[in-house]
Amino acid sequence: MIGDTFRALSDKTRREILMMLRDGEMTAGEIADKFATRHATVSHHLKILKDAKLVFVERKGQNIIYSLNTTVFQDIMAWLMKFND
Amino acid sequence: MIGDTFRALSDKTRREILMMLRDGEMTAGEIADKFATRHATVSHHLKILKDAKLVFVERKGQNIIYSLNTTVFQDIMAWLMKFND
DNA sequence: TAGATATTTAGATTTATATCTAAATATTAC
DNA sequence: GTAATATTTAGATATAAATCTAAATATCTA
Repeated sequence: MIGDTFRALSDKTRREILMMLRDGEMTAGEIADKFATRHATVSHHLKILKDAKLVFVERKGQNIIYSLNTTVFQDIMAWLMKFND
Repeated sequence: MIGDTFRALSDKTRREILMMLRDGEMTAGEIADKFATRHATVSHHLKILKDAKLVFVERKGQNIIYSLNTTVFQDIMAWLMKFND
């Protein structure tokens, strides 16, 4: 749902995570280390990004790797296009 | 702030209001009549859209007229573009 | 100016979100 | 199998958002 996407993007921490992932995939730990909040809190943000399909998730050994899924960005763009007639 | 824009767009009622305004300006009352919630509640949503600069507001006699401001959509598009490389 | 209409604001309540601590799960290495 | 590391989940609490009712403000008309 597009509402979930906008809700996911409304949080600053989550937008920063997405920005980081532009430079390539990262583990949950690497992402969490960039923020002052607890790992559990960042994990919660990652779940919201995952549910909104804004990121791909994959386990690699002990780590869980996050990477960008850009297809949803295109869905939003399509929605926004409706307004720039 | 882009976060305010995304937060404004995360609500279904507010997205529906914006959709309606694509067909032309409307008074607060006309907008509110389209929803099952109270006028006061819709007024609250209109304030959020106004604060996020997604709509223009102007009084015309007894009525207050809302219309789309598409410039902010372009700001979001620019932000999203960062992800489609 | 008084009454009617249109809209917003204030204050209360309910629901959702962000964060924390503690515990659970999964994987690796010994 | 036990310990160590990485990550998530569960449960609690605090903050924010959506909604309602009631009251306030602004404009128009008689």
